[in-house]
Amino acid sequence: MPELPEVETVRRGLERLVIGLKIIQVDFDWPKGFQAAPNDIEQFLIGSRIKAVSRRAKVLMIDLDSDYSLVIHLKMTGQLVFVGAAHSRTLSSGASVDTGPPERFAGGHPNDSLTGQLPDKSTRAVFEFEDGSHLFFNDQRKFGWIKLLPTTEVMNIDFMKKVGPEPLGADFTAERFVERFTGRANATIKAALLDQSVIAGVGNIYADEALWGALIHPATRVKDVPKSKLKTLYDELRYVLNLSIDKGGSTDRNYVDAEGKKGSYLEFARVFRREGQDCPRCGAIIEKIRVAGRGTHLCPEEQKL
DNA sequence: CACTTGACCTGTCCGC
DNA sequence: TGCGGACAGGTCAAGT
Repeated sequence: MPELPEVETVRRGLERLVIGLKIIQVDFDWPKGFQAAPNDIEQFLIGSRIKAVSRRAKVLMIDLDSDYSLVIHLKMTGQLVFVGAAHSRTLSSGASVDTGPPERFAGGHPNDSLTGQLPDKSTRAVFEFEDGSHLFFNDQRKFGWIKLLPTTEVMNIDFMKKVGPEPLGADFTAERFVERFTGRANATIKAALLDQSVIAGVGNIYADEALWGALIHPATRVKDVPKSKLKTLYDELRYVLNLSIDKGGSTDRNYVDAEGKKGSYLEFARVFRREGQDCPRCGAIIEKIRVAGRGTHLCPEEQKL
């Protein structure tokens, strides 16, 4: 999925595009992907206006003036793409280009007749606004979800109760970062970084990139990483997350922002998806191995166990 | 509890 | 060109 920088990029786009818009209709066909009591949809979603868009870890929250919120997780292949009523209806990146709208969403959507447009066969939900614009929730693999909840309940869902601190938070110091690994001595450092209850928002791309920056082999046990190296890892992690936000995130295959645009971080990536290429620091050939059940990229000369 | 593995899905790519 | 298997950015539940 979208990791922290991608979700943050989507959040910023939505904040610019949908605040104040009034929802007049919602259409969805994947019950697991859209969880809401039927009465809540009629009472608290339809007719409400969007008040704010926030993010916690990799979860987006769209707050409504009905005091309900849409809580959204994009997981691996989710997209939230806004298509305005007045301007071009073409997705600028060409992402999600597909075979045209499925039957279930047929019925006069303004994009229906155009190619490379939404809805497409990955579309799981469509929100329609009063001004004729639309927000599409697309998710090829159907891992993602949207929940409609009272705003006061959002922080009570299981994920929110256990998720760790935001790595880019103003009060998140190197010391706090080091403390977060307490009790995880026997886990590999990569598994610990990916564990959302340790640190929020880190996924496979930025774990590999940060570990390369800190010269740590991803399979190193936490107890074998010196505190000084953990502090370096803290710096490297914040560096790659900030850089990626600056570049609009990473697009490997599916990810696009709220306007359908790809992110360019992978042009700047040092190891992720660069197996077989030269390490930009030492020239050794980047390897791809498996750690914590995930594809893992590293420099075999500089990141040793 | 800490830690690992399989499951959830669809699509694509790679080797035979 | 077809087919099986591995793999893909995330998280849970269930296992050891």
